Amino acid sequence: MTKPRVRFAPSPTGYLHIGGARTALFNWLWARKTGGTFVLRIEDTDQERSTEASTKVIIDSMRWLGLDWDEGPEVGGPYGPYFQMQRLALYAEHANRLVSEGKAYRCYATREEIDALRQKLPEKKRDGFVYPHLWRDKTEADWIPGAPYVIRFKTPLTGTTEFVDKVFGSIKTQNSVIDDFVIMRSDGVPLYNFGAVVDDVTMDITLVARGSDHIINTPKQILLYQAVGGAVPEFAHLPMMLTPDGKKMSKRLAEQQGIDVPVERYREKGWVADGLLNYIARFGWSSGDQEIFTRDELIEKFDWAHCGTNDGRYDKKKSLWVSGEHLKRLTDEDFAAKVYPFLAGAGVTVAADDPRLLPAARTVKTRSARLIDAAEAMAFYFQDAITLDPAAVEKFLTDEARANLRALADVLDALPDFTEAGIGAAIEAWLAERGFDIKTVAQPARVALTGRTASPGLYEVIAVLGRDVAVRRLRSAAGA
RNA sequence: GGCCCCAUCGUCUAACGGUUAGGACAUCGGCCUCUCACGUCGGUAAUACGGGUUCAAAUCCCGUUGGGGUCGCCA
Repeated sequence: MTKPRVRFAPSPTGYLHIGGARTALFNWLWARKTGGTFVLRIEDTDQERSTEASTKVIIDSMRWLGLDWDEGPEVGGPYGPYFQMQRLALYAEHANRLVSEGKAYRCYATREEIDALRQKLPEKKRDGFVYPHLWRDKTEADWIPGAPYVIRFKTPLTGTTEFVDKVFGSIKTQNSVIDDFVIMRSDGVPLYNFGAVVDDVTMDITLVARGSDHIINTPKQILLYQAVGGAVPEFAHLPMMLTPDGKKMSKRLAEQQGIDVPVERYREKGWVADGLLNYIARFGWSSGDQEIFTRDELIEKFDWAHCGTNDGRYDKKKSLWVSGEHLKRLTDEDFAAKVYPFLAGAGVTVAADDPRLLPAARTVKTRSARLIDAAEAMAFYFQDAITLDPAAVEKFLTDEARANLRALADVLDALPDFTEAGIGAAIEAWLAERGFDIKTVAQPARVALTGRTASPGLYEVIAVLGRDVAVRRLRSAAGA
């Protein structure tokens, strides 16, 4: 049995869409699981919108996600080039052959001409407008020398096209509802359906997995595979990822609901790639009751049989939970290294070899959903002068509390064993001696040390801060 | 509107004719506790509706309703 060859074929018109990342992931998982080949192909035939910058963004996002490709941009491969605009001659060759074989034809009708026909229709029927077979039955003798033309596919008028989708099962379409769609523009650049088919055939793609919004294109493409004379690959369509209110995930609509669409946003906000992959993998796929998967587990357990058919809505809270679960599973060292780059964004300058980095990071690891949250939560450790939350000051830094903080500062100042355990023991002894409950000083001290009312445990905060800073902050708050 | 697809807790889902319809997020309550988290224990919560088929239907069939996708010289 031959190894699968799958592909992810984004068009470089912006960024890597979160839904596109899911498509890429499933293809990649299948390739990695089966020992097959994952091809990255850039479909840049929309010259209006395609940019090199976008190609770079997409490639960067793919690399960040760790979805490495075996063939494609930057790595090359035996089926290259992997940019469609570099394969124009190939498409022309196939298109011309289709024309000479009578499977496609030149259409000299102009856009204006066709649009005029559409406008003649009653308003409510315009949506259903299909190209009338203006040039379908003309011959070479009718061609207009020198005039621009497009090439249309001569779709069979009768019969049905059926395919068995690996996740949706059998899907049938009457050929009569498919119009004679354009496969080549007048400037010789192929359109999506044709370019994809020619490439899939010439790149020996065996399985096409993509969003279910492409189910509608599949019959057209099957007709094209057959016309071109290539093997029809298998298809696996994936249900759509929708916004929380169930709409197509456009950037604008999603962002209104607090959902990020470009993958780069997730990187910027401190997701780890494995966490994002985990979350999007669970869209349309499941493995029993398991929710958290490592990358290797995803590869090991992924299959098409457990892909579902119903569209899913993005759940922000669950996504954050998944992200947090992945952070929790990082080693302290790895976590610290990953938070470090986010510290600058949280407004503090920290040396990469600052000894407080690891212990500080450790204290916020289980408290953060994303690295950006962790960085924000640990910034107080590194600030020269912290700003106390006014409301917290008002509530907790009473005259009595200030006096206690002063006394606490003295205790810490004189403490020989300045470790978390030593600090805890000393504070508790001091509390016992005075007959105080820790609750009488915990919040005031927390405000004094961190500026806020929520933070990691008091003793660990003091230990990480170090004697000098802790004592100084306590005294400063006491005197302020 | 035409065509295609889909339908289990609020959300993501398990179930592949026979289960007290399970799990997770969220939510509510308890425990833990110096705050916030983490952890832990427990609760509320679903088979859209109507017909069939069958001894037996969330599972199969039909219809209704609802939702999504798609109707470009975009991909």
